[in-house]
Amino acid sequence: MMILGLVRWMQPVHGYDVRRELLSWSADKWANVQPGSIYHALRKLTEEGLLRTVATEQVGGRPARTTYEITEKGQEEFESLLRGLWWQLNEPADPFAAAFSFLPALPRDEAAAALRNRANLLRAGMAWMRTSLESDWLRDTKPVHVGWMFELWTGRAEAEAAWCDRIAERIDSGVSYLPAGLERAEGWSGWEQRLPRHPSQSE
Amino acid sequence: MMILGLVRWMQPVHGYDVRRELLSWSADKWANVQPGSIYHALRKLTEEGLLRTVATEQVGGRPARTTYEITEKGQEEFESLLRGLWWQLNEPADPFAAAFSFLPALPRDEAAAALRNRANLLRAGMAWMRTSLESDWLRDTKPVHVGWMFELWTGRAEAEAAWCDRIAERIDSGVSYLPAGLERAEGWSGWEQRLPRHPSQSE
DNA sequence: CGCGCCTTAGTCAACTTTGCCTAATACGCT
DNA sequence: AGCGTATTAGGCAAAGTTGACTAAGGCGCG
Repeated sequence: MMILGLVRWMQPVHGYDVRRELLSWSADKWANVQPGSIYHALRKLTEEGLLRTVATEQVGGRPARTTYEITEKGQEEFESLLRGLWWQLNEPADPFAAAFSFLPALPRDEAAAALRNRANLLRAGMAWMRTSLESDWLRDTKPVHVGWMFELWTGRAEAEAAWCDRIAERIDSGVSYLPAGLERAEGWSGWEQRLPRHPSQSE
Repeated sequence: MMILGLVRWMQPVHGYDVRRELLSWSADKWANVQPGSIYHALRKLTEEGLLRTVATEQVGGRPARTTYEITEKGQEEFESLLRGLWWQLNEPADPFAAAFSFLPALPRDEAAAALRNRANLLRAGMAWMRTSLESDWLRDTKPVHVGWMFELWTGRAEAEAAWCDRIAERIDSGVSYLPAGLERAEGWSGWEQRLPRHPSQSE
């Protein structure tokens, strides 16, 4: 619920403003806030007493827009929420990790190829971020910590790309997936069942 | 919906088995699957024709347990889902990134301290993973790619910890958060409003 | 002027997710 | 044997999330 934080520094705002700001940050990507959830969140926060409605003006025959601002209680809640996120470590759920745990379900050559492809995608993303870091637009209109966030993302991506290449190498080398103790022991028989190579995945 | 994948390699299974397996991987942490959603997912997948119920036995006076297995269609769906996750890049939403974008709302010294604390937490997590990598339990009972996943996580954590220290340094150095173009120009006036330092955050 | 398209605000129903609950049986302990 | 706790299996209502939809006004343009 970082909607609260946005209202805090844009107040007084109405829902549509928040939505535009979020989309301009493309925050639907890296935060988990889709435009549809904004209004629900605003109403929810209001009835919890963290926000308060300031006015409800009607401009033309358009839908009436209600303007919100933060309450004292909302301030406190925001502080504690923000501090929680800064001081505690809560790693996000990574869908690729879930997929990777099914590694034995893919043919070895496809897995290696996909990992190398992933490394390329990551490096492409890094290159894109580096060029925007040098663009005037970002330097002149965005606070510097936006660039710092890009640095974090490129750093992580670099580490991950290196890992992809390393793992792809290992898979190509033909090492067994089985635990070290039991090279061909019992219990893992039907496990390495794999899918047929998919023909159209050449890219 | 990686429930499907689990059913695929554990079949035939009933819901509770899936749940235990997920919890034993502590997959509620790094995948987005809480125990409560399993049964709903199983029913949903069944009515989509991706799973089929095999039997519904009753052991004692306990709730009847229904056993599922995957259908042909489910196989195909799983393949395409899995391939999508392997070949495409979809970075997960990171709650810390959201919090970091509110950097100017924290006093400088607290922000720097929190970042250094975060670096420590990350390094502690890395140390823990490294010791489990060397433990016999993991080496002897888990497939090797579980260890590979740990390597990915430690790699990312290392990159992030280094970033935290670097940024903490910059914040301490007192650089301005404002865009490079307009050191004290218009429009950013009330922006750097900050919270009071929280006393109990000494740790 | 007429017409199509975009922007503005916000609603809505469908779909998911979630934590908590039930209820019976097994198990360990004194 | 008696009793408290853990395990087994799954249900459920509340809460959250989502993308698609509405509907009016403005704007460009031939």
